[in-house]
Amino acid sequence: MRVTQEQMRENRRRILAEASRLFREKGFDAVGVAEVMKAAGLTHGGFYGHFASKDDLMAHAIEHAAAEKVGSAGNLPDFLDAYLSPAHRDDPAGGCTMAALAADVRLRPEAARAAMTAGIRSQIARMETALPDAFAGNRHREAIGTYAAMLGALILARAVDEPSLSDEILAETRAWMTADM
Amino acid sequence: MRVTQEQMRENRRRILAEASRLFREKGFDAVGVAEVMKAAGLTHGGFYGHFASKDDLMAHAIEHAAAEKVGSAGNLPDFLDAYLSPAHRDDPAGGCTMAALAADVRLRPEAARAAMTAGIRSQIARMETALPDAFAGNRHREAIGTYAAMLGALILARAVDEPSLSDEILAETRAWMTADM
DNA sequence: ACTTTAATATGATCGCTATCATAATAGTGT
DNA sequence: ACACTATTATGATAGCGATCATATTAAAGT
Repeated sequence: MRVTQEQMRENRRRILAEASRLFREKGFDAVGVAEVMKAAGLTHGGFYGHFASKDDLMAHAIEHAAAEKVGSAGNLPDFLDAYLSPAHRDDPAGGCTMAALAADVRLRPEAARAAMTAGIRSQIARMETALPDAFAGNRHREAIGTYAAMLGALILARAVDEPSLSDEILAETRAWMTADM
Repeated sequence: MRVTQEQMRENRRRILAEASRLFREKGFDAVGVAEVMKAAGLTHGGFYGHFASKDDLMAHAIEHAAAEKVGSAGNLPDFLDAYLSPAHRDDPAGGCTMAALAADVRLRPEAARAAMTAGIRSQIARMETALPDAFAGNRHREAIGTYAAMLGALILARAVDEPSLSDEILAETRAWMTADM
């Protein structure tokens, strides 16, 4: 059955939103096209009217996720607290796209990697502007280092099995970062 | 056909070595049991004489990889240089197991996560002992923060598509880490 | 209103992979 | 030597997922 052009755009938006959420939660491979479409309230066959392939969907889902996360920021210390919180660790589906998918995207085709690259670049830029004025000369370096440490700590905390060690990784990394700020 | 007990142990060792290498290179999902066995010079059917399942193999492969990487260390600056080098970035198959698989292991069953947790714990401990004496009071914190930053930078550098940005992430993170050491 | 066209639904196909049953073969112990 | 047993090889099965052909339905345009 046919739907309004507006409805179709809305459908596409929902496909992207659900795909982005599911990919972050379960990884690219564990989520099938059928599951994404079902989550969006559609059947699997219609998928190829919206996207050329699952690879194509990955790229657009990354782009979509990176684009919608522009709000937050605020000041840097609060951002770090939230990013390195147990709540964020326990919610990959609603959390940072890069932390959830950056390692995986290494194994994906060009388009997905390009979308991820753009997202990483803009995230670094956002961090640069959020840095306090104390980092006059080396904002760029500070932004990259800080970002790498945040992301690494979150990935480690999510990989680890023992809650106490996981909490420790988050808390110690957080404290380490302000030790010399 | 039957083989010597020693030959069998050797076969198992080769299965683990090849699995570890292939998993790091292509990720768990992209590597099938048949491919691992073929790489080890055996046929796919014999696999279940060595391991209970592919999940079982993952756990043992992680353990195997973490155990064999005990050598290196040396002093910390050299280790950081090597870890954050383009050569290491471009060789996931021969490189750090955690950087290659930590993000993926979040989605795997207990056994694999437990093996990864042990590996991470021992890596942190090794970093603690490698730290210069200057970090008397807070070796633990410094080790965790440093490790998170290393790992995060390597994952980002591998995710990114543009060589210049990738190189930059490695080099800037490396410089950032000694800025206050 | 009526035709055309575009979006979704249904169902099938194809290939891949983990797993396992069975056969074949050669160590191991007596 | 011989029986026994353990390891590997061969081949089959079952299920899953991406993709696509076709049908259906309703929006768009006249």
